[in-house]
Amino acid sequence: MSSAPESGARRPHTGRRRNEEARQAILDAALRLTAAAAGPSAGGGDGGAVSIDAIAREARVGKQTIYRWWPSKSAVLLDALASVAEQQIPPSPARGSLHADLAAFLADTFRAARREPTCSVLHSLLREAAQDPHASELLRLHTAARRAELRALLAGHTSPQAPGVDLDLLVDQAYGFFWYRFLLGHAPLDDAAAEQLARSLAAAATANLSACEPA
Amino acid sequence: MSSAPESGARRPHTGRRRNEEARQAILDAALRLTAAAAGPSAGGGDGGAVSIDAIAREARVGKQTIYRWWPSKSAVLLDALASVAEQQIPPSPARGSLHADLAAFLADTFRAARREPTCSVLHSLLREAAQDPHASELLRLHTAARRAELRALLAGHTSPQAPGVDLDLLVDQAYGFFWYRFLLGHAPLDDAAAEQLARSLAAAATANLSACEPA
Amino acid sequence: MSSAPESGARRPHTGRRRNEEARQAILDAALRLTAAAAGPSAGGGDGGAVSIDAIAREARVGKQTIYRWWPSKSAVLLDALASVAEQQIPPSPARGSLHADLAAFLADTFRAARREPTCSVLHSLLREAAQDPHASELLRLHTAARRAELRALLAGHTSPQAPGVDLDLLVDQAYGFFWYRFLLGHAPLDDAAAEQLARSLAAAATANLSACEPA
Amino acid sequence: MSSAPESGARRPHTGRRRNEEARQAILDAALRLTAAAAGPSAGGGDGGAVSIDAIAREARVGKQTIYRWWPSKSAVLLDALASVAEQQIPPSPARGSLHADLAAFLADTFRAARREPTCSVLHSLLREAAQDPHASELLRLHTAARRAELRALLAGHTSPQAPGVDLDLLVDQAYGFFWYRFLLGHAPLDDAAAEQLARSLAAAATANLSACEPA
DNA sequence: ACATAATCGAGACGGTACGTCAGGTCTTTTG
DNA sequence: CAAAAGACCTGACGTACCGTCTCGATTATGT
Repeated sequence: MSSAPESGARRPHTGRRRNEEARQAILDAALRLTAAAAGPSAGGGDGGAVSIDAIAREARVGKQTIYRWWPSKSAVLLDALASVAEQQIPPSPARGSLHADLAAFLADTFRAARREPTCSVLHSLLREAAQDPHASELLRLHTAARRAELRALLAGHTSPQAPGVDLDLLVDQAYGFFWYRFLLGHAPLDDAAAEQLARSLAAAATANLSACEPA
Repeated sequence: MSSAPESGARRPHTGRRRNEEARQAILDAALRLTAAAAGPSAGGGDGGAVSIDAIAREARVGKQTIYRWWPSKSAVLLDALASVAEQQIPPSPARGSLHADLAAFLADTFRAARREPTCSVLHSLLREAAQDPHASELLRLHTAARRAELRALLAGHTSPQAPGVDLDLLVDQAYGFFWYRFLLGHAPLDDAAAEQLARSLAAAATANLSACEPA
Repeated sequence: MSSAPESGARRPHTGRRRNEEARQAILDAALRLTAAAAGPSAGGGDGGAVSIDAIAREARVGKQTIYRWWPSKSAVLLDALASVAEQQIPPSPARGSLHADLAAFLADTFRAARREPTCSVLHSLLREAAQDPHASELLRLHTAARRAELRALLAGHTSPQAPGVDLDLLVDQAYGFFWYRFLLGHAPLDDAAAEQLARSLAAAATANLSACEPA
Repeated sequence: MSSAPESGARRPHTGRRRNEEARQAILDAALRLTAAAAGPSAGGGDGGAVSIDAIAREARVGKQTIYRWWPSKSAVLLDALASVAEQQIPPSPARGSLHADLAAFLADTFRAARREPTCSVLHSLLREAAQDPHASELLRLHTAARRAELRALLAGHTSPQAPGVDLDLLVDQAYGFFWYRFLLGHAPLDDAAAEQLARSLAAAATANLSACEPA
């Protein structure tokens, strides 16, 4: 219809553009429904999984508009989580003893997981991840950044290439502990737990590179 | 119609008894289908959740016969898992250093989770647990025994009521690590990992009761 | 083995005898449930078919006790109906004009069908008959007696072997009319209807043997 | 989100239209299954009621597609019957003596009921009507047209407002007779029966308005 | 008295069908 | 074109009955 604005580029775009309102409405609806489903009962969620139909209805949007932009339900939830998470990037300044930095980092993480709607969305996401390996992959990618952050924190405090130290092991201990308690809810994820876990991990890290290697 | 039996005495049992063959057939079918669904793709599973219909079909059993005896799909899977697990009770004699005992225990646990059909059923179970809080509760109950075992092992090696030691924290670190890697599959759960984790936990346990308590 | 008491007859009887209480309880329960299901809404019934399970439960009786004595649900209902009907045998003395006798017979029949629990059971029975050809056969047998009665009444009033008269046709007109209105309920089955039908049939019967046969 | 279209104006229609092929496939499948179930045994039907599941399977259609458009199984059958019936509208020209017109009308009706698949569908429909009052209502509506036709035929031949004539009674006699024999199958519904019934009804109609009113 | 035999209430069994719900795809109309 | 609406097929869900098959307990008869 008009002169191509760029050189050899493809026809830049024809037809109606993506409706940003719709995108936001979908993510909002996903958050709202997830929160409504998981929220009321404090730590558990009632298992009433959020359905695509419900999201479409709630967002006043056609189902196809969802499937056009996201490959699966999990992707929508993950996106919704991301849109929430990016508002609360913990600074993690990291300056102090290993134990102190660790405690700060963990307390931050735990605190975020206690806030709504993060908590609900996290639960829903886990639900999806358990079902759908694709969702699991997405979740893995999404948490990779935080894992790397923790790993860097640990690396900055341990002597470089200490023989017996396996940073990934420590990271998995930390995040494993977190997810385990988060999922089961049998014990709190409060600041005291963060402090204790930090102390334990710090002990392991220091012990590993010095004494506890008898053989 | 007849002489009233007795005051509060319950009728001992009337009617046809439970068919043990059907019970086994159902559990077997559950295992078989779970393994078939999750097995082919090595560590992931294809998400094709096992349905009650499929179990009934595979076991040549009426659906009602399943619903009569188990309240949910998760309960069936859990039972199936138990029926597998009880054949491979690790002795865990526990005689040696904390580090050695811990390593043995963890290696046992990791090994069991690598075997089929345990691995598949565990994945399916986790899937269910993430969806259904009731399933989650069942799973919690079922794993409580193993947790208690590990806790006892730790308790036997640490000085009684050491001030800074929180056994539950250590247990959650161990099992958190285990489930985290099991679920995500981003790193192996082999004997080396068990050894490393044991060393780390042992260090944390010993450190806790002596040095790392400055304040 | 022993002296045969009768000629070729089987061993007379050994073992526990049939429990008359149970039999009555079953028939009563059938009536009660049928009435409860069909009764509340005046002429229709709500379609909640009576189940064997329900009858057994209501009668405090094992299902097998029903199946031991009746081949099908319809047979039970038919028996229940019979047990009700035999208390209200209309004498049908038959002495008067064809029209008068017919009107009395039809009024009797209609009246019985209006009474509970006969009405409800009749509806349930019809339901069964429509579904199950076996039930249909049973119902046919059961109504044969009444049909024969009506046929005899007609035969007693028409000249023997009148050329153009088909008694079966008249009987089917009468009972067809009855069942049609009973089933559809679009028009009443009251005494006036009986009177009118009697007049119509009488006219047809008399006309047939005299005038209306032109060709 | 957008300009409200209009006050009370209905949105004309958006979204995918009803698939006419599916509709036909469902009706055809219903006819085919009904015929297969009721046909082989000549006049009875074997009672193997047609199930919604079977129709959906046979029509290669989701069950929901049936439930979306019809409220009940009976409605489907009724629709199927209607689609068959409308191909064979008997003209019923009606010119001649009462007896002749009546005989023609009845013979037409009887003949239609002997043809497949009408016969089978009619049986199935009756089955449903006996069970489900809703189906009964549908059937009543559906047969109302034919009843009205017969009534008009009768009205055209009797003196207007003859004192003793009740047209509805005659109509019910005719259709009662028809359904009674159709359902029970104890006697034929052939042309001879139509002729005899016509003669009988004609006699009743004429007798009613002149002589047979003694009192 | 004791074996034999048939009944009883109870209830588990393999099945079929029900009516609903969700998933993911396809098809129209409107902007 | 995209978006909203919504029909489509698939398949699992949990429930209701069906008619059959055990169970232990209870009666009656025949020896």
